[in-house]
Amino acid sequence: MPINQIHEYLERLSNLTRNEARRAGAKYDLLPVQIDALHYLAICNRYSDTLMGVAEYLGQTKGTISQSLKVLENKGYLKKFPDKKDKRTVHLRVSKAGKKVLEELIPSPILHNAYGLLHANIQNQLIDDLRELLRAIQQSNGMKTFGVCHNCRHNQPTKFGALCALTQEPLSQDDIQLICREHDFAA
Amino acid sequence: MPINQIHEYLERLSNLTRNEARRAGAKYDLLPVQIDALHYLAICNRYSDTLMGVAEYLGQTKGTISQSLKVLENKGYLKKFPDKKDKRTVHLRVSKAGKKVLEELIPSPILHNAYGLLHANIQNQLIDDLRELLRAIQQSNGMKTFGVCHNCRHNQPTKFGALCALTQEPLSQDDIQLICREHDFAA
DNA sequence: CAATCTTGTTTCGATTCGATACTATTATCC
DNA sequence: GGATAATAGTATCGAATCGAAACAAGATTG
Repeated sequence: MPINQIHEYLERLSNLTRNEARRAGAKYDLLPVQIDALHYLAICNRYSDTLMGVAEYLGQTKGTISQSLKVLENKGYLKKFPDKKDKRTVHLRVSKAGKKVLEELIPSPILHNAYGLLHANIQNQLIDDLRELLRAIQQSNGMKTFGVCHNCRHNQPTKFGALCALTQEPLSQDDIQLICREHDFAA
Repeated sequence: MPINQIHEYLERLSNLTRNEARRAGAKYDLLPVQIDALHYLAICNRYSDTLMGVAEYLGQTKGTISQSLKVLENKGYLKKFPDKKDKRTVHLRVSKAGKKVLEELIPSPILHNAYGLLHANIQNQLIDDLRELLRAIQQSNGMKTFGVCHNCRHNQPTKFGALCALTQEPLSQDDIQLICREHDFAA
């Protein structure tokens, strides 16, 4: 059964990368979840850089994430900025020190070593296949997609550039490369 | 950078499947690690169905695994059988109840739902690409491969069937479909 | 047969994670 | 406009993992 094979491969890849993340993160006293949270904050847009955004992305409760973020803040890897309109929400920005750590941890060394060994056609296929698999999993299970503006149904092209129909705000070239918790694929 | 994209996709897939495993396993009071251990024991051969085999495969210490196995045994999902030659080692066999649980958990529902949505060519590519990626990661980092006899350098074809050069024992058709901790790719 | 290695168990401490209760702010609805 | 509900985030508690280290017992090596 090919689907069982896929399950096994994913399971094993998941274990290997998780163990590697644990090992590599130990150098900075960081746990896998904390690295994941920091990484997410580095690639998400300004609508998604909050505690709840992290919690949704990682599939964990806000209580758990609250603690992880506290650790990251104490280490100086991220800073908190209160939202100007909503006094409840706090935006999280990765600091320079945080970015430096991420650069060392991502992509993970074991993946980096492996990638060069793959045939060029496998390299190209792999990225497409993973993207499609991820999309299918999210779509078929009603999960949030956390995609970029490029293929989002809220993205409205205008004469003056891209516009997010949800927030009615213009989207810069930088913006549309970041992932968003409000992302939804176009029909 | 494509390699960063791959890292992100893998990271996200890993989180999704892990969360799903936690959720699904809760029905049987099983944790992700325990499910992984049980699954491994269901697909490994007679040289690999020991505590140390599980620990190596999952990349955890024997102390941790010892506790997980105790839980699985108490729940009746696996049984222990002392080795006939080496009195230190204990073989672990998944019970009928254990197999039933695995059937329900593997492949995971979210993967099952997603698989049908993929185009046929993606389905085929995906399995090849994941296998190649896994192999590359293991090879480039000096990890154990946990493969099947089919492509193992210890596998010696003879007039009477396959033979494992390491153990000097014949390998049945069932044997060579199971993964082995002594597996090493042929040159 | 002594020293060393390996398998597996146990115990301890640190840490995570989920659940719950709580505060503060915003949104909704008569 | 005022009560009610919903949301963002914090704090606390308990259960359970995980790694490290110490230990017992059997195997291996010289």
